[in-house]
Amino acid sequence: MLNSKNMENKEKQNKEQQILTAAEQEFLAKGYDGARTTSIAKAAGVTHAMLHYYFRTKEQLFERIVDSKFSLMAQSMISAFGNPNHSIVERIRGGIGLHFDFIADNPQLPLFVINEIISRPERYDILYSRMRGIVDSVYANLQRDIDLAAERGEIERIDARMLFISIMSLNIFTFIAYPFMEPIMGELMADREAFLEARKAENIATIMCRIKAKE
Amino acid sequence: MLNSKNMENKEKQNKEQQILTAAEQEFLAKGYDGARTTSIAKAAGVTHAMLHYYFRTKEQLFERIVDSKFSLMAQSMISAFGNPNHSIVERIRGGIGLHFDFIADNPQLPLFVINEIISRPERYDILYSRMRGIVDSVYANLQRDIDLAAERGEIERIDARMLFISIMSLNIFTFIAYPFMEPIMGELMADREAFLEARKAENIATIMCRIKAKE
DNA sequence: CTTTGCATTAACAGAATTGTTAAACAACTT
DNA sequence: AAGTTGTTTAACAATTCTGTTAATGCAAAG
Repeated sequence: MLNSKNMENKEKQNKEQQILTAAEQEFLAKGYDGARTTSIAKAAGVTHAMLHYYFRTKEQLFERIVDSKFSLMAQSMISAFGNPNHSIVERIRGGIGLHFDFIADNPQLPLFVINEIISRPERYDILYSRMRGIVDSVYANLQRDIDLAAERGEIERIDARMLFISIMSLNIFTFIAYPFMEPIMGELMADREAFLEARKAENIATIMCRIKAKE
Repeated sequence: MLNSKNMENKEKQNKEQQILTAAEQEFLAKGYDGARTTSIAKAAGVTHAMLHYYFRTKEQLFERIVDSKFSLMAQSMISAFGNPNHSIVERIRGGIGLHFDFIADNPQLPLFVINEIISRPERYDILYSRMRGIVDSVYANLQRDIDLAAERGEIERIDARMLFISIMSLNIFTFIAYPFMEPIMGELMADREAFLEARKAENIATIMCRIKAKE
């Protein structure tokens, strides 16, 4: 009896999960307005009534996706602050690499999050207030390390928030603008893997230069 | 009679223009899928039948907007290559500034263009082939100047395309991610004008560092 | 003054899309 | 076997949105 209940739950989780997976694809690729519940259901291999049975409305299904994606995005941003136990230069270099790799694994994520925040800013007020505390403390910690290293003459003194924006810019734009840049970049972007490796190195080099760290 | 014909044309152009202006706002803010022809007509102060009378379909109206916006985007990108008559350092510094100011005047432009290209890549094949020639030659010209200056020891040798991507990243991301960054950046972004000035300076400093130019 | 041609409106039509419901079904319990 | 519970389906309902059409208005030209 436990067995059969489990089976049932697994089956249910399967369908629910299939819908969630299909919804994730559709919403990430087309956004809320462009997504169609019927094509999500079709991609998941269920009738569209099932989608409503499990998730009630398109809105609620979307919220499930959006919440998980926003968490992922926050997580990736935290990773960009690097490991506080390393030296400041290694910390920043490592942070850039971690963040770049994270975005490379989730290339649709930033644009999705940005578009959603722009079209419905209200929803994120709560999320922001939660996130802000974390970011503020990690940032203050980074700023302190930067100031200390600057006093020792190891690096240039710089505003940690500005540095953070620069890192986000360099790492994220590469993926947001990929389809935009690719046709006008010739062979440089022909081999995606090779280009991404070169681009990551370039971003690290650029930020290392900016803080006047020796390579 | 000429007078009255002119009046008529002006009147007509007024309505057409009002629709175009309203459509531009709506499409830039919400994208093709999110935009509603009825709300464009309402914002323009005409019945929605008039919108169809002048532009036939939503698609055709959208194409008018998209074409003009894509031209603007191309123009802004060309401006980032700077003035070839200046020294290489001044050329790049000036190019970044021009491009930044251009985007600051059209902050919704990049995201609109990127979203549109992602959701309908086909349409841009022709536009790309036209643009690619121009970009290629301007890029080759820049690369030559960089190589010459590098041989003279004035700057670091660097791939002009990589440099271009970095400039685009730093300048464009600031505006794409503005609503995303603003809540977690505290006072730094409180005064928009002041922040944009500081950000422009930061982007220039970052690129100048990268090419090892003395400030 | 009537005709001609474009502009304008209101009402309508069609399609797509989201959401609901009632009935059938399947598995398990008693 | 009858009942219970949650799942699934097919058909339907309602709305929203795009696009059309037929009638009306209106100014200029003959």
